[in-house]
This record gives sequence, structure tokens and C-alpha cells, in this order.
Amino acid sequence: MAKRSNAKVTTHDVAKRAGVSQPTVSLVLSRNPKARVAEGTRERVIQAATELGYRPNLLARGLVRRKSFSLGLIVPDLKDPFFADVASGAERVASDEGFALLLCDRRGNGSLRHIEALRGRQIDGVIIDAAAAAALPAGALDGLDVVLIDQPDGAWPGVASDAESAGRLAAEHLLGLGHRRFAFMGPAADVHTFRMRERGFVKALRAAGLGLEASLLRRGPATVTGGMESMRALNALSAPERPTAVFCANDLMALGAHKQCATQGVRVPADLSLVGCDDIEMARLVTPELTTVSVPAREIGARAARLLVDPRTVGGVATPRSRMLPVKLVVRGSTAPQQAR
Amino acid sequence: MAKRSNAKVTTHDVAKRAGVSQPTVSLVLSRNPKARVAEGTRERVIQAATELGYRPNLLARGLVRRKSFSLGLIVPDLKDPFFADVASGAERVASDEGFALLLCDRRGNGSLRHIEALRGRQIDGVIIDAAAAAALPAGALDGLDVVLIDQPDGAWPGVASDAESAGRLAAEHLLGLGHRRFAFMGPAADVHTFRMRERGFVKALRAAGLGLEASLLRRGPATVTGGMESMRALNALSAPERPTAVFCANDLMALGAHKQCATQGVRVPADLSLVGCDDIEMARLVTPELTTVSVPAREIGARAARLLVDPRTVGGVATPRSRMLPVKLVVRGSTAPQQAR
DNA sequence: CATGTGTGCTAATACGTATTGGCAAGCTGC
DNA sequence: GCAGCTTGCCAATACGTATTAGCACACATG
Repeated sequence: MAKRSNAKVTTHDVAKRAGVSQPTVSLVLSRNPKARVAEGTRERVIQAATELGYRPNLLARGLVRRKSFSLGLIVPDLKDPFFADVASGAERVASDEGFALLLCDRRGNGSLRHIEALRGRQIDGVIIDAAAAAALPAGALDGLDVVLIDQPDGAWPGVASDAESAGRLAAEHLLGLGHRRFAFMGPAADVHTFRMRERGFVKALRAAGLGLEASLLRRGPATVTGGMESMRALNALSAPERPTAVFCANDLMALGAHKQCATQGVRVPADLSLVGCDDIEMARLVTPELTTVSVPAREIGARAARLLVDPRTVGGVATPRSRMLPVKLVVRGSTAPQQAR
Repeated sequence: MAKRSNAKVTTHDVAKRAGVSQPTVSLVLSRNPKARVAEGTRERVIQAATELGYRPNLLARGLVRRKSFSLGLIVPDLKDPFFADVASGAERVASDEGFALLLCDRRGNGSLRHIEALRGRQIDGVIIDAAAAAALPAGALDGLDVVLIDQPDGAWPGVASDAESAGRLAAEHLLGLGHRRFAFMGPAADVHTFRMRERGFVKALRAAGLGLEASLLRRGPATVTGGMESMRALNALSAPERPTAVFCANDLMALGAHKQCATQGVRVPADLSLVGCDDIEMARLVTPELTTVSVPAREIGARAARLLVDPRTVGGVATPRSRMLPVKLVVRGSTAPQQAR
């Protein structure tokens, strides 16, 4: 019967109880494959450990092994459902593999402080959004195992979705519905995923012989508020100039745009078709439901964690191939065939 | 100029460079107040540490101090915006105080495994939702500094919102609009906050001489899906039996209900007034916007972390008073005066 | 000059685990 | 009977920091 004792039990306590030395306990419990331990001894040690409720002190273990069995996760904003999903996926893998996940919400700020704190904790790797990584001073990540959320940048591997396809799928869907006058809204900031979504969208339009006028390219933060403001600007255009379909860099923007249309009496999808990207849970809660491109956010987090946890890829032994996960168009109610005006 | 060296710099390295012994470095850098160090020595040590880019190894420090400067956070589901907010608040405080936040998403499961892992990491405290704590085997939290999210349970302090007032505010708002036929939807599970929201709601109805029939008390998980199903059941009632106003245990349910009404053509608020609870960001994105009771989720997380970080409250020296944070009714578009039928 | 009194530093040790080298005992083979 | 091997264990040490006890010195005091 395992005792749940309050006082901390060490390998020394176990050793005493089993009548062996401390190193022997360590040999048995750390399952060192090259350890030679008699079967009887092994059993006595395990028995004693169980009885005392021994639990290894990972700080001590980390100190000598130079490995802390913990990962850092730096996200731009945990309240963004996309990153909450990423975190959720990363936590799952980390936890399953015996790693702790140290959460850092940079809340839009720089992440140098977080990085330094993580270093002090001797983390085995860090998952960080590419925008944060790019904003760091040179060398800030030296010596760390890094996986980027978003495209790789040469120095570090990254896990991302196929953003260009996302844009293309949105465009092709809207083109197929007969739309000819498009707008795009997204941040100017240097986030690769957003750039690629835009590029994929624009390229598909070009392929159809269409373009995107400057006034129909709205720059703003990829947030609900950003979406509302961009949409307000579009709605302020004179009727012939107004787009009939809008692709938004992510669902938060799209939901903001959606809301703005509702507020201003612009009917979605009758007056305007709207496509988002990410497929966050909320996309199904608005009416009409948001057509969007589904991105496997949890899987992105999970894969990023797995790259850092997998002994075959850590330490650059085998440079992990970066991962580009497929996306899928999800047609819902916010898009409809272009109506004659 | 601080060098960013890849190799780890220890106090020994700093000592050598400054021409002093390792303990002296430790005395200087740990800012031990009772340490007597000559000003010149102190400066040389700091200079050397800066030049070498010294950063303390928190594993080693934790080992000897018996303190890891890290907190565990166990949430039922990170994808629930309420808990994402709690996590965000807790992370902010932890980070500001030099603590790491070890994130555990129990994803609806038991949390014993997570607790054990956190113990091994010698965490200084754990923030856990009360439902998870209650589901743990006896003694599973012994010897830990615990703060519950949700009401305290005698053994541990908790940080929560004034849930009974939330229910009462919702009821009074609806009563003031002339409603007389109410429904409530919420989980049967033993989450104190949800029980108190329900109780506050029912008590306020009673005070007005009204009650809640069994058929108008819908049990279901506090999720979007749960809200949709409960709403479907309510909509299936014959017209005279149907409520004119519904209070939902949280916003996720309310949004599910909101969506279900849109799907079934029940007009909100003309046919049905809807009140949620939490005031998550999404509440403002649906049309009509959701009337709800605002709960300071981030503040809850922040306070919980502060209780565990504050030297005046840790270790039970001064048992921290539990905190009950005020809530506020936010009237939006999902509620309206009762119409004659 | 002997005695006390701070001051500024260091030697030694502890924290709990992992690892290295080696010792003793039991074999094998000749 | 001795060299050589294997097996099973342990002594010693390392990881990087914090802390305790105490040393050497200067200075003041009698």
C-alpha cells in the first residue's frame, strides 16, 4: 500500500529501507539499460520505493542530467483561440511524454524576458511564434532548441499550415460563386502565415485574370477590432467600389467584420460574402455561420512539441523536417453566389 | 557589453573572473540582505557577471532552497475562453514575480497524473479548478499550497466570483423587463459556481413570488453543445409552456442556445430573452449581442497566482482570505421587455 | 600590549540524483 | 593455483547554487 507521506522521500530513504546504497536505488529506478542489478535487489528496491511513495526530484535529476524535461511555450496571446488550441495540443504531447510545459503569454510584447526566464530554468526546448522570434535581438535564441509556430526561417524548423493553399481555396471558392470584386483584410506585420494567405488569395485572383485594388486591401491587426475597423472602411466605399466578397486573414478578423456588417445592416451573404481562416469554434456560433478555411491548430501545437520531445530530432542530431499541415475549406453560410446588383 | 555566450556560465566562472570565491558571488548575486560585502568587491562581481552573461541556474537554486519558483495551473479545458483568461491572468502575475507557470490541461479528465508530475518538479503551489480538486483521491494534494478556482472548500482557499449575485442580477434584470416565465440551463455537476448562479437566480425569482418548473430546468454540460441541446429541448415545449427568458450557467451555453434559436427561427430577444454569464469576448460577436453577467476571469487567475506568490500568504503563515470578486450585469441586445403573446 | 569587536571574505558542506570507476566475490580455463 | 573474466554492488564525485561556520585582519578599547 503506497503511503502518501508529506515529507519528501529521497533515494537515500529508499536505499536505507531496501538495505542497499543510494546509487543502487538510482540504478534501479532510472532504468538505466546498462545497469547490472540482481533481480532480487531490484525487487526489494522497487518494493521499498513503492511503500515509501518515492517520487524523483526532477530538479536534482535535471541538475545532473543537464536536462529539465520541460518545454517553454511562448504565444502572442492566449486569448486568441488559435493559440489556445496550439497550447492545448502542445500540452497534451508534453504531458504524455513526461515534460512540463512552461506557459508564456507575451501579450503582444517582446519575449526576451520570457526567454531569459526559460533559460534559467534550463528548458529543453522552446516553441515560439515566428513573429516573436523575429523581433528578438540577434543571438537571443542561441543554444536553444527552437521550433517556430509558422513557417521555418532557415535557422529553426517550424510547424505551420499550408497558408498559401488557404488563400487559394478561399479565392477559388469565391470565384466559383461568381464573385469578381474582392477585398482582403490582414495585418501588415511580418507574419509569414498571414502573408502567404494573402499571397495565395491574390495569386488565385490573378490566375483568373482579376486583381486587388489598393483600396480593397485593408491593413489592420488580426483581431476582432481590426476586423471591425477594416470592414467599416470597406462599407464606407461608394456602392460600385464596394467588394462583393472579402477574405480575412483569420477568423477573429472575419468575426469582427461579420459583426460590423450586422451593425451597419450589410447583409451577409446577400450583400457580401465573407471568408475567414482558422476555423475556431466561434465561427459556427454566428449567424450566418462563417465560411472559413480549417487549420489544425491543436495539431500544430502537438507537432511542435513532438519535435522537441522526440530524441531523434532534439539537439540537431537529425534536423527535423519542418511541417506544413494541410488545410481544408469549410463552406458555411457566410458565402453565397454573387447577386446581380 | 554583455556577451551572449552559448556555454553555460556558473558562479564559479564569475568568481574566477572577479578574483573572488564562489560563495562570494552567490552572496552578491542573491542579494542576501545580511551579507556583508565590500562595495568594491560587489562591483567587481557584478561587472564580471554582466560581462560573462551569467544567469543563475534555477534548478540548482531550487534544489538547495527547496523552492522552485514555479506554479502549477490545472484547468479543465484551455479552449474554454473563461479558463484561457484565467490562465492569462495567472501567467501575468507569475511571470512578473519571477515564477514559471506550468500549464496542465486536464481536458475533462482527472488530474492526478498532472499533480504527481508537478510534485516531482517541486512546485511551490498549484492553482486548480475546484471540480478537479474534489475528484481527486483523498490526500492527493497533501503538502501542497493550493488555491482553488471557484469557492473555497474549507481545506483550501479559493478565488471566485460572486456567483449568487450573478444569478440574482440576471433574474432582477429579466423581472424588470416584465418576464414571468423563466428557464435555467446549467450542468448538474458539482461545480459550486454554477450551483450558486442557479441558486441566486432561483432565489430572486422566489422573492418575486415566482418559481422554476422542473421542465424549465435543463441540465447539460456547460458547453456550446450543451447549450444547443438544452435550447432545443426548450423550443420543443408547447407554446404556452415555453419560457420567455432563459438564464444560462455560462456564456458558452448561452451562445449555444443563441445559435440554436437562430437555427430554429426563434427570435432573440423578441420571442425569447437570453442571459449568459462570464462575458467572454465572443458574447459581443453574435447578433443580437449577448446580455450577460461580467466575471473578471483574468483577475481571478491573477489573484490566485498572487496568493501563491505572495510571501505573506504562502506556507499557511497567514491563511489567505479567500476572494470573492464582484460581478456586473452587462445589458446588450439579447434581452428585451416581455411582449404580449 | 592584551583584549575585544566588527568586517570581509572563504572552506566546507548540503540539496537529491546520476554516473564513473573500482572492489570483492564467484566463476572459468589452463 | 593463478590469471582473467563476469557479476553485483558501492564509494566517490559531479551538477550549480546557497548557507553556515569560522578565519584573518583591522581597528578600537582597556
